[in-house]
This record gives sequence, structure tokens and C-alpha cells, in this order.
Amino acid sequence: MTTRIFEHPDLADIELTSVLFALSDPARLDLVRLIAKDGPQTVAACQAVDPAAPKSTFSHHLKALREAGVVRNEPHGRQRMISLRRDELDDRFPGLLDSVLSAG
Amino acid sequence: MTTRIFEHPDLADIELTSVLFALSDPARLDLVRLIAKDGPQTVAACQAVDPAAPKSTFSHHLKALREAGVVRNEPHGRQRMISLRRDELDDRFPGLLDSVLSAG
DNA sequence: CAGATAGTTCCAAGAAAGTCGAACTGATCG
DNA sequence: CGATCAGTTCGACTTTCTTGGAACTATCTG
Repeated sequence: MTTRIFEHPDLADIELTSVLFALSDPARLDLVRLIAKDGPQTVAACQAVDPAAPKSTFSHHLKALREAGVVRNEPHGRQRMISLRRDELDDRFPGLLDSVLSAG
Repeated sequence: MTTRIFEHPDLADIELTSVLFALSDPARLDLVRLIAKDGPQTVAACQAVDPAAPKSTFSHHLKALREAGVVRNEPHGRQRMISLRRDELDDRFPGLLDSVLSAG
């Protein structure tokens, strides 16, 4: 199913340690960097960060980021759009995303 | 052995994902908060964050933080002092520690 | 309706982390 | 020196992550 609406944690329920964990994987961090830079992307476009990886692996990383509250995953026609919950995260953890994204 | 000198990663070798991972555990994050607030502490004093936890468990967390480059662990008489590598981390990942520590 | 497309979910296997008791070691104190 | 103290390391066990192939589902296109 492509079009199902996923659960996303409420802003207030997002935990710092979960966010840190989600960002602590290089593949996931690369993905977050991509959508931070280029804006919302389809899953296929996101996969550009590691074209060799199987779809299922990628989907798992997306799930981890979504459940941690880092990313939104919403139906968009026959595709899905992945977007960063930037404003929300900035609100809840001021400066966190900025420092992570600007880190060399 | 209490007095052995441990390896600590050079600042340049500290990786963002490793730091994020080290901080993604609640027990370790609590510990980092403690020494950020109260300054360098002996291991025993650090254990105040979770007095019920066995020493060995605690020691493993310390090792994880040390190897990630978050913390320094140095001999001090018959004890050891645990200190936050704050200036170094601020230098390498500006704003990161501040945002993590100030997060509610 | 038949394909093709875009992703997810299921399942299993391997890798990595966390947990904790027990043994160990170096420094200090009597 | 012998005992104690402060912490680390070892070893075994359990849990959680990661990975990836295969099956599945929904949507769009012809």
C-alpha cells in the first residue's frame, strides 16, 4: 500500500534521545541532509543518497526517522513525499537541527 | 586497574554520528548533563544519576562516551575524573552541545 | 481491465548494544 | 606488607538494529 496515512508522533511526544538516535546513522543523516537542502522529495528521489541500497532497507530508515519525529511521510498521488519537520523540531529543540546540519 | 591512561580520540577524528549515538542513550545523556552542570566528577559521583545501576554497566557507558569523544576519563589519585570535552566539541560541532543540553 | 510503478510490509539471519555478576588491578591507608 | 577502595575488564546472555529478498497493495496509464 502506497497511499496509507502513517502515524506521526505529536511534537510534544518527540523525545530528544530518539531524535539523536535516528540521526546517528550515516545513511539516515545523509537523507536528512538531502531534504534539508533540496526540500521535500519523493522516496525515489531520496534514494539518490545511496542508489545501491535496496528499497526495503531504505524504507526501514524512513520508518525510523518518521517514528522518531524527524521526518514526515505523506501520500502524494501514486508516490510519497518525504519532508523534514524542521519548524517543529526547531521549536521543540532549538538549534539542534542547525548544528547537526552545519556540522562538517 | 584504575590508573591506566585511556585512549581518547583526537578532536579531528571525532565523528558526528558517533557523538549523536553516544548521546542517544538516556543514561548517558543524564550523565553528560550532570558533568556539564557540575563540572568534572569522579566516577562514583557520576553514578548519582542512577545509583541502582551496577558499576560495570556504568563503566560501559563511560567507555562509550569516551570512545565517541564526548568525555575524558583521566586518573586522579586512586580515582578517575570524568570531564566533558566541551570546548573541543564546541569547536568541532558548534552549537551542538548547547542545543542538546538546553533541550527540555 | 491489464500492466507498470512506487513503496511498504513480512520474514529471517546476522551484527551490534545493553546488562550484570565475578574476577581483576592499581593506589592508598594503617 | 595486607586490606580496602575505585573502577575496569571479562564472559555470557538478552535485546535491539540492520539488512535484504520476496510478497503485497494502491495508484495511475493505456
